[in-house]
Amino acid sequence: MKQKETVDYFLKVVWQNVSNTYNQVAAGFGITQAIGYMLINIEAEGTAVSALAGLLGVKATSLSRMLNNMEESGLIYRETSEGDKRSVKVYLTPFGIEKRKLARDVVISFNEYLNEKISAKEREQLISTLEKINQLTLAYPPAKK
Amino acid sequence: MKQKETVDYFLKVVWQNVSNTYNQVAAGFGITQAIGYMLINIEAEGTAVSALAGLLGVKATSLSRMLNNMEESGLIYRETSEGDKRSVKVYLTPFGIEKRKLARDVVISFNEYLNEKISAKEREQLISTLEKINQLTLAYPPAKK
DNA sequence: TAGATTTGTTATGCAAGCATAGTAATTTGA
DNA sequence: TCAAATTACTATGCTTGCATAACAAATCTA
Repeated sequence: MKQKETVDYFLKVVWQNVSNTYNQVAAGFGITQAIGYMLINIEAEGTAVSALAGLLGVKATSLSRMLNNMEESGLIYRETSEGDKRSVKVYLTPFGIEKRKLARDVVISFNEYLNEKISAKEREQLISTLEKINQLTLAYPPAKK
Repeated sequence: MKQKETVDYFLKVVWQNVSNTYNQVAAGFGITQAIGYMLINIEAEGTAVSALAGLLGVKATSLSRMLNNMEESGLIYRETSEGDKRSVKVYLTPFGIEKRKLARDVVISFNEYLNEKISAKEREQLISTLEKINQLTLAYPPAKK
């Protein structure tokens, strides 16, 4: 099995390149790829840290430091949830809302660019296969009978 | 355009999960996902740092520190190239060869597992689309007319 | 062929993943 | 009902991407 035939290798390289591209574009307005995704996932009514982790496909412990930085740079603020006092909700500031719009535009532009070159059918097939691989990966290694 | 319809989002989440899985398995024999890929790409006759960067889809400057660590832990050694004295070739130690075998086995097992669940046709289609997206990403943003 | 540019590498600081550990709030269950 | 377990989060150290800067070797060019 050659590396150029393995699925994992392509996922690694392609995501690395997409991530770099997003970082380069987002650097133009002072954020990163990861902060862009974070902003996009924060709702007006506030989003819990744990929910953000789920949406971003990341461990919750990865977020604290980034949220601290985003709070310092005035993109967000945090408030303890009403119902459950362990839970913290993240809200966008007006400045954060502004940057979120820019981040969304980057994602939309890039995907529209891809959509011009790749048929809807091919894209749907891609996403469906990626979803399948994601499920399989989460179930790996398979229960040893 | 919802996040669940964008290609970038799936690439991010799926690669993140595959990477985590590899890290967890590789931790069992004391290496990481990134070191595993590095080992797999080092040939017996030595591989230049710049060549490694190309094979891994990573900037060459990302490798120095990791190679230092790998040298310290006895996986590799480095030698200045014969022809071009700027170039440094990386070689596996016997210990590195041993770990490379384990890393290769991890990659092979995981891909075989995927191949059981995903048809050859679907996998080839996936890789072909990923290759296309990679090329498009590297060409993004498109030259402004 | 000397000077300028390019190429290959290293060092270093930042970003953002992970894991582990610790705290407080909530839920479970004997 | 109260002790134990679970859940939500934060802090921190490690890893490995990136970018920038520095330097030597190689190549180009006037």
